[in-house]
Amino acid sequence: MATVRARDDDQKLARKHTLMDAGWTLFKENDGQLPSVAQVVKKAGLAKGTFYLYFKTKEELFLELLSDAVKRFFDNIKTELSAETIDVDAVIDTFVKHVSEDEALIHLGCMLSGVIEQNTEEEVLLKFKLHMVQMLFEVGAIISAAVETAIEEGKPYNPIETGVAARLMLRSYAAFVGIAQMVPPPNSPYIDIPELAPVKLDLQLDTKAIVRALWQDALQACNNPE
Amino acid sequence: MATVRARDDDQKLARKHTLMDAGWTLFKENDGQLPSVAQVVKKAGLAKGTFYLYFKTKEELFLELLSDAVKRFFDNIKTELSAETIDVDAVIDTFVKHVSEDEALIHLGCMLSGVIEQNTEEEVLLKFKLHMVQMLFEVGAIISAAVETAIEEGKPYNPIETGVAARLMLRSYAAFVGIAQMVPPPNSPYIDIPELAPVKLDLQLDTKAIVRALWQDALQACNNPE
Amino acid sequence: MATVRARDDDQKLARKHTLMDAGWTLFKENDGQLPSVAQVVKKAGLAKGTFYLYFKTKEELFLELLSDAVKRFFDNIKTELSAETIDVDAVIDTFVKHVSEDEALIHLGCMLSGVIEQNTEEEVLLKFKLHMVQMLFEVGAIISAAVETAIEEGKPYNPIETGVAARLMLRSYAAFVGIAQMVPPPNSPYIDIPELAPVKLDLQLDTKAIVRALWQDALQACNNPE
Amino acid sequence: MATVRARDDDQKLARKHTLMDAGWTLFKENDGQLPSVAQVVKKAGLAKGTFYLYFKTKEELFLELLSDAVKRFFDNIKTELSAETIDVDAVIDTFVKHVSEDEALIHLGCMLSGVIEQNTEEEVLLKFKLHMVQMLFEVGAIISAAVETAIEEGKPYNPIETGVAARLMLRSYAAFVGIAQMVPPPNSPYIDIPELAPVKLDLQLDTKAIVRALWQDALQACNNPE
DNA sequence: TATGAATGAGCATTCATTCAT
DNA sequence: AATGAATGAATGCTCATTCAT
Repeated sequence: MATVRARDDDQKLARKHTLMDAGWTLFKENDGQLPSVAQVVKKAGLAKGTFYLYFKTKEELFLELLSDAVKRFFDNIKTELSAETIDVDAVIDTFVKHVSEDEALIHLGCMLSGVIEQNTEEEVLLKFKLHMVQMLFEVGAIISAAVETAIEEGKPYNPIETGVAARLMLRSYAAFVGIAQMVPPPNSPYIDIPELAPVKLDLQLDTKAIVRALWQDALQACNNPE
Repeated sequence: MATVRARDDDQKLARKHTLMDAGWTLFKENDGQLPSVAQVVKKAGLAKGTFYLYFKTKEELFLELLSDAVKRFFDNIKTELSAETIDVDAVIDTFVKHVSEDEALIHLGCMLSGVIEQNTEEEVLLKFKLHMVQMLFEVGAIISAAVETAIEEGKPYNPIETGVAARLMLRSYAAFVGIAQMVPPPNSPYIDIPELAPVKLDLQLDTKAIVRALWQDALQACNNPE
Repeated sequence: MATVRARDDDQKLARKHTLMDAGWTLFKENDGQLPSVAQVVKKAGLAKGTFYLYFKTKEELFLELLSDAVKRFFDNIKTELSAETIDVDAVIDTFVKHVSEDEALIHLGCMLSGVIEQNTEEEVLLKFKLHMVQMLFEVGAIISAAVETAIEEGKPYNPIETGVAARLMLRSYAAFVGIAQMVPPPNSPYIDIPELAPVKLDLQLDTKAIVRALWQDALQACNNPE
Repeated sequence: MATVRARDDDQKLARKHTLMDAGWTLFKENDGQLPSVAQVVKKAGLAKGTFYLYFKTKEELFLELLSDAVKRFFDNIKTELSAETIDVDAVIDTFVKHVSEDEALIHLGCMLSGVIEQNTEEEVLLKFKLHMVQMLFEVGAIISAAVETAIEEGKPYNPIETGVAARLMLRSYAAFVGIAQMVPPPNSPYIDIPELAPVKLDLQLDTKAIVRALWQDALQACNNPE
């Protein structure tokens, strides 16, 4: 059953992604439980030992998955915000727009403190966290500068510091994670119960509502910043 | 080692609570992982078999625990909101006030869709969900009425329907859950890393910020409701 | 495949011994390697989980096996030495007599520091060691007294203190362990090679030679004690 | 990362010794467990495959290590005994002198029958054993001749045949192995327990006691050889 | 010669659940 | 109602060895 060996770094990265893809697919199918290593390697068509050539523990794979997705998420936001003059709705729409693509990812984020952190080397985890801080500040800086420009152009905004913007970003993210968890999965048997309908959250709609309130509160001239 | 038998319903309920208390204590100690049945019964001073006299699965105990805590949470809010004329800050303060007591509970809530739902009878789960809807609407009705009164007294609020208030409540709860997950546990080794400090969330502070923005947005006359 | 449950302490002890017997048999067959838990429970006709009802780790079973055998060994010696007036040959013969029954056991003793200690709770291990010390001193005391008597009866011995006798006992045991390891196992393919014959040790003969030298050295009047 | 290739026999031997040194160092650190091939090659700075270019199995490396050390041990003894007129104490001191340098080696010796023999080709093993016999007889011959000389010089010794001397040597070695196994390793948590102190063996002291008794018994005129 | 990715059987241990007493 | 011994599938992980390059 011998697989072709991954010799150069590109091939090794590809192999790593084979495992990550398998893990990701199973995680989505499993609906919120980390699959076992046995499941992952079976799906990937590799041997158990091979898994541990690429990851020190099972949890490390999922941290890496989360890390990649978080990065992708912020990268998208950065790219889009850089391009245009700021506008509350621009921030909100950009933010929410990338939500639907990463829905399941959020469920991984929810396991970070619970399951993933329990079995990941501190060093790896710290790197992830520092990277996240950095991304938050980068986005924060972009927003801060864009708000400045908007004010000069006559928009009725409060100026906003980088750090405050970063924290606002994090709060938006947290709210989003909270919503995501309450959205019933597509295969839920409860999805069609009429009594449950009035409080069935919609990921896009409800995230948008919170995020808008949050940013208007911070940017609009008539409010006092916290 | 035979424990005295629980004969009437009161005694049976008491026994059930012995198990729930043990489970709850262990869950808080465990920091985010459901304890094993063996641990629970050991702490409760009962035998393994006894557990299954009172709960059909391990997860059912924790669902019941969650159910109780959610109920307690909303009851507290209801009691307090009924007592006074509404005021944005009253809602917010009441909401956040009960947050710190139930922090660990939130982590249970976070496992609902992931772990608990996977191994609980549909019927039991549905009952829980319907109960939650009902509580949300009760709180929503109270708020709706209180806002009406406030408007009559001259406060510059928008009127708010019961259903909208319920949904707002749910969004606040979701935001809170999201924040709670990102707050590092007290024994986290990352708690003192200076680079991480700027984005270390504070459960009370950051929840308050989101919740305030949310309710002001909804209540204040100068805003358009979503 | 449900086995009858062990309800009272006698039955539980019996079950424990079922596992120990299985482990012991396999250890002898394996020739010097601890069998796996899977092997043990298969031989015992029990389920894997049952093993851990009776032992905290695999190594604990083998420590207990060693402990029992060591106890049996010293008990035999004690019984026999108490009965008769001492005589160098009595000690030696008694010592060596119980050797052949416990040969394989010695191989267990050889793993004590290497394998067994690595995965046994300190407390359990300490208890074993203290017990061993106690047994050594008990035998030492008996020998010391018997030598006294022998001297009074006119035998040309040096008197010997309890502690010295205990240490002598331990040295004899150590020498025996050393010999036991060099004796080829009965199924060894080297057993019949003529070139190897001159140095093929014989457990009884060679142990006896060392032990006799040791005790004569200590007891005989013409020698100076170390 | 390709290491320079070993082309001639000297280089190949050097490479082999790189591996053996790494294995030896790790074995001493490991305290009684054979290190894994992965550990060995990492320490040696070579690749896994390279290991199997020089050894057919992992155990073969350790057999070779044992073989070398035993050879060194006997060589030292031979050299020293050849140089001087025999004297019981000379034998003993020489023997014990080389003990402390090779303590860890003994633990390897202890694994010979257990672990190493299980996974080594018969041929290799036989070669080792024959070599050992040869060394024993060489030392035996030297001792036999030296005793002869000593008797001529008037020392009150029994003459001793080569074969008997060889066997005596082997018994001494066995006793030494037995003692070595009972000496607690330097990092043992039991080393300081006062109740254990009276029977804490000392490698040099206790080996010496046994070995002295053994040789005096054989050499001294007043004893009957076995 | 040298490499190191791939293998997969093997291992100790856990744990929710059952059921005879 | 209460017990707790028994179960056995499942899990994360290790490691000696192979072999294509």
